Amino acid sequence: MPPYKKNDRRGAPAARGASASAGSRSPKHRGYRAEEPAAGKKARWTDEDRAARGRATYGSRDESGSGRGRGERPNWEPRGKDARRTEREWERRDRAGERPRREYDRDERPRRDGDDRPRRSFDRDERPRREFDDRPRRSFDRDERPRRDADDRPRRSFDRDDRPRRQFDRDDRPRRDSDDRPRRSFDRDDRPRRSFDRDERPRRSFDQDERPRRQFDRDDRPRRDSDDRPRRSFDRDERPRRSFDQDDRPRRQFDRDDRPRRDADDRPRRSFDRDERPRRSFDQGERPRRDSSFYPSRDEKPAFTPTDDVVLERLEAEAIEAADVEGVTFGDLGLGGNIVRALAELGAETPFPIQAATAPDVLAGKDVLGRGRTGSGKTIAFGAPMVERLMQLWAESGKAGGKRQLGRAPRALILAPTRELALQIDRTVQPIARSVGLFTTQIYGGVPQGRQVGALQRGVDIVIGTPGRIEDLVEQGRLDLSEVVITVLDEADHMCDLGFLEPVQRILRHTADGGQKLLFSATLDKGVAQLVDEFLVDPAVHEVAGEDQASSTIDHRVLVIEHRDKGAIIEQLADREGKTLVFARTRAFAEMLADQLEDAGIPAVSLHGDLNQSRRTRNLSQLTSGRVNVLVATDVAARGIHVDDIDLVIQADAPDEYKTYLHRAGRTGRAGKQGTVVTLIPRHRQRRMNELLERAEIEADFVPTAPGDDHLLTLAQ
DNA sequence: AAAAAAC
Repeated sequence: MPPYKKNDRRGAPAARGASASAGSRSPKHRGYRAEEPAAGKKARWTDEDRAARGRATYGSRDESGSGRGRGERPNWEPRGKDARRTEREWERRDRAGERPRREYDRDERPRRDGDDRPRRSFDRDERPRREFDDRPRRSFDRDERPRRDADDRPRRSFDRDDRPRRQFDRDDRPRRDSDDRPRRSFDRDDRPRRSFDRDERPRRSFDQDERPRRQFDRDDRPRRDSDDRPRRSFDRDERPRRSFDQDDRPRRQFDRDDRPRRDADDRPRRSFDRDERPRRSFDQGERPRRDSSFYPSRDEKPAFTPTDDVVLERLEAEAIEAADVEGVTFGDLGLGGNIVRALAELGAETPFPIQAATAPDVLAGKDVLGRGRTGSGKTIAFGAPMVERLMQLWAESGKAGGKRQLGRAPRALILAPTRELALQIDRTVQPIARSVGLFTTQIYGGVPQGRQVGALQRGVDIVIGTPGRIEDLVEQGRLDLSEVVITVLDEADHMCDLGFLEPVQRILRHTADGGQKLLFSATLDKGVAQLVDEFLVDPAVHEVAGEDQASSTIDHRVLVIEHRDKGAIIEQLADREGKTLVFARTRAFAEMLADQLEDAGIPAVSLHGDLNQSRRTRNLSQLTSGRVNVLVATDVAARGIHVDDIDLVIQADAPDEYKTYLHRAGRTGRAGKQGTVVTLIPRHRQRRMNELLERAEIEADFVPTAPGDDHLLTLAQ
């Protein structure tokens, strides 16, 4: 454990002003040596020092209050292979019961030797049970890791993975999903690839354009939209589709017969209310109980006007079709020359359907709900028109444009569920904003806030970030959202999940009254009703016709296995040339799997919330750059993350929700390329898996599998 | 139950 020696280089406690015991001198006087007694030799760390430093270093969530602020990573952190190796070593110990707290990046963890950290009594040394130490990693056998959890360590989470069965219990509860999850969601990635490769430049991302058409090809899907919907309308002028606001322009065009109700009837699927979704019909058949928890309105919201309810229940979108966009340019949509050029540099020469559909309404200042499957260009769909709209508002206000006024408050905000996604969005939006002289900045946690605050003080126009840090800075008085007139919620349905909804609501309440709201997601559904009710006015709802699984380039396979074979099977599947993304349900299991793969000679890195931000970023970039071909992640990587050429997604643990399945699967099969999704399940989970697939409208073969089976080799190819 | 998201 290299960290030990290196820690010694970090300076004496007193010198760092971290010691409370010294109390003899000002922390500011670094060189001041009042008490010579201890000066003879290098000052030693006291438990308090270490504890304080540990907290500061990790920025762990548990020890709030102290050590906040610095949190910069030590520069002695191992790199590359060594880092991975070191990481695994520490991880092994952690599993043996010694780990201080969950931060996986052991690099920063001050050694956890028992000495330093008094608290975790478990110091492995004493721990009897550590027996595991010997076989920590084989993790697969959940059996072994018994009691240690018991102790205090919450994280030992590992267990859960292994002990699948327990979960089981809940599995049976299929119903809930039904309700919540509406549509087939194609979603997941809305954002074109551009993203993740931070390294490379954002722009190209747009390459999506190149694969835009595919999506469109949905022509095949005759069903819904086409018929009922006026789609062709492309002339936004008349645009029938946005219709959503029935109030305003409902009747017109649509009037045709179908419109009001038709949604429900004709185009079942896209409807946001899953309840009505026809296809899954099976499900509901069986479970009539659909909770309808998502129907805020009718039941528990008296304040709601019937009209609003109608909107939410339908959440029926106007589906635009590929043919509607033919010949349409970004300029036709109302975007200015600079922005059009910036888009071209990003690789977006012509608008994708979702972009063409939402841009006019965004520019018109309307609230918009947009649904488009992975890679359909959602980021540009809200990013480009948002920038154009900001310029227009600025011009209308009569203020001088183009000048960066020191300390001016941001006028636009984009919220994302994960830091990686926020970074990815910024890579696309920043060049567009800069093309017209606007500035963006990222505001997310896990990194020192200094730079972020500095950027805000210099003045930015668009803030892109995650809820936690944004709310934190608002409370600190360092971020003023009162002038935010355009707010975007990416992965909006997810932002309405428990844990996210309230912070998001509080943040939205800080923005300007009456500000424009744009909600996007591949799986946008009624789950957003609460936000729609409180913050949106007569939203226009858009989606792209033909985006169904049948038109997908992803092959789905379910392997029915013995739980004990899970590790071996994953090894065989991941032992391949192409990029492979493995999803695990918990952070611990993800870490364990990466460890196991590495031990098996298959270079692998992990991505989950127990890693510090720099490691998260580094591990993801290792997959992006191709330095490693296997990434084992939790659902932190399920939505939005774009990595080119992932051709195999392995779900080590089946997801509970069909939406999660769709988002995870959407990491592959991008840009029209072929992709394969393999889900491992124990026999008793077949029925539940079937229901989930039905909801997702995915067809997949169930194949009994044991380690060494030929089809594993085929899948790995 | 888990994961994500602030210090």
